[in-house]
Amino acid sequence: MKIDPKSKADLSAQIAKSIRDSIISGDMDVDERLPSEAELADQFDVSRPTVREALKRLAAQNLIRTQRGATGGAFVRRLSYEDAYANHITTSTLLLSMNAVDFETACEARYALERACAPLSALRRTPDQLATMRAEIHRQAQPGLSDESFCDSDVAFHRALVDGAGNPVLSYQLAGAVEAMQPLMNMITFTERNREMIVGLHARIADAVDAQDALAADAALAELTEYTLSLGEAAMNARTQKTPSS
Amino acid sequence: MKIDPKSKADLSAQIAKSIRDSIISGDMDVDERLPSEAELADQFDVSRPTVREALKRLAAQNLIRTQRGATGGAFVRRLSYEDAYANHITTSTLLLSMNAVDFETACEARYALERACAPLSALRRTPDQLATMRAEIHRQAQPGLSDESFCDSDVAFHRALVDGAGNPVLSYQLAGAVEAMQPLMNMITFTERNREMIVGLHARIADAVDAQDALAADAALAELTEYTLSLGEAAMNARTQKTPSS
DNA sequence: CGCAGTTTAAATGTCTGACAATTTACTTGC
DNA sequence: GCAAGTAAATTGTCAGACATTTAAACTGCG
Repeated sequence: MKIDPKSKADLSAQIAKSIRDSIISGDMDVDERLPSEAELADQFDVSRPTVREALKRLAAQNLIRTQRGATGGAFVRRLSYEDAYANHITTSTLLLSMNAVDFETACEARYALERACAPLSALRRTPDQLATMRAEIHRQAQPGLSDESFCDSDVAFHRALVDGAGNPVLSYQLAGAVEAMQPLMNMITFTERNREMIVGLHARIADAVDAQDALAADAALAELTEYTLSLGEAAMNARTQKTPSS
Repeated sequence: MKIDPKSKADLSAQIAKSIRDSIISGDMDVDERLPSEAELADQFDVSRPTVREALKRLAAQNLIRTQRGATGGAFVRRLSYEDAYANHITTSTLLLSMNAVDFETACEARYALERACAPLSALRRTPDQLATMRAEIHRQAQPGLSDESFCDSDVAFHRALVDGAGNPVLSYQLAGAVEAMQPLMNMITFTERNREMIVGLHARIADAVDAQDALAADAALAELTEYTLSLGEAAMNARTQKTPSS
């Protein structure tokens, strides 16, 4: 474990970076125990609270886990797919909301990525995933469903489609794109006619994937992209007309 | 700002979660100042070091920035694209390295996503991005280039291709897929013949994008995918033959 | 009155020392 | 030999203090 040169940055940030580099570079293996807080404080020549702040930074990034007791300490943590999903979704959502990304850009990105999955999904989807897609379509067709529930179901449908590719790395990458779009989608009010249209396209996608017809799946997804974009445009127009002064 | 119920979890984790929720939900705007550490300590009824640990957790996620001095404090931070890129790349890299993701899976995911960008890139690429692609191709063709430099250039080429889509959200999503692959790519030793082949395909991609021919770009990318997969397979076979006992 | 320099106050950054809580390992008594 | 109790190691938390940084307030001089 290296020591820090004199620098202007926070000591806890420097120490966190030093340890993080050790983990990322592979110097430390999964489940390996870090030195105790007291030992780290000695090594880096800082106080224990400073070391603790550094460790909390790493814990926030899911890089370590801590355990109390005699054999306790901080351990290098295996980054699970679930943690990575959650990380990615949080980051993506914040990125979209904090940078005023317009609906069109986010929507285009989402569907472009989804269309990358569709051919693979058509090849490999399991019966389970098909069943999930069908179930969500059925849920979406129910009258009286709130806009939010409709969007929830929409996300679940598309997640199943993406998972159908049977590639966890792809699922991880797509999770951010699909889920982060939800707040934007929630801002749209869906009419009866809109939902009918979307459910119909979802059914076409499910049918195509069921039939392992990649081209048909892609075509349906392309239509869904166009339709969603037009809905977003309409919603944005309505919004700007309602509040012209703001 | 809400208080925490009695719970078994770390206080600093609870406080971090409470503040994080306030930020994510939109209760707090960008650049809004959080209460001072002393005030937070009062509000949550904990000590200042505990509050500080919570704030360091948030700082590690780029959710806040701190500033010293009279008008200092912790401020809600706008998550920039750069921060999000860095976040995503780190997470993706760790996910791949810590979960023994095989070359095939990562490679498939990467090229599937890239092919999603190619049509858009063919439409919108700027002269600048074309120039970058050409420059990297030229660099890759130079003899005596180390494998690592070759991979660096490969990443730069593909970044330019992805950026050509002119969709920052797409670029952000792809950054993780492309850059996280690099450590895996670095494990491959490229022969002269391999490089020739890859450079040729890169040139075909650049030509297609230059001519705004989406189909040709997709075809070239598909070939590159196949070729890269075959190289990876060969490398893996060689590796297992060299170390049969481990 | 205005400007420059100084002072002051507020805030984060860091340290010291201590105690609490938790978990394992050891020891002791039967 | 086993079980219960005890000790030790480690993280979690607290209190108080001082250092450092920054901007605003103040003061004195021209």
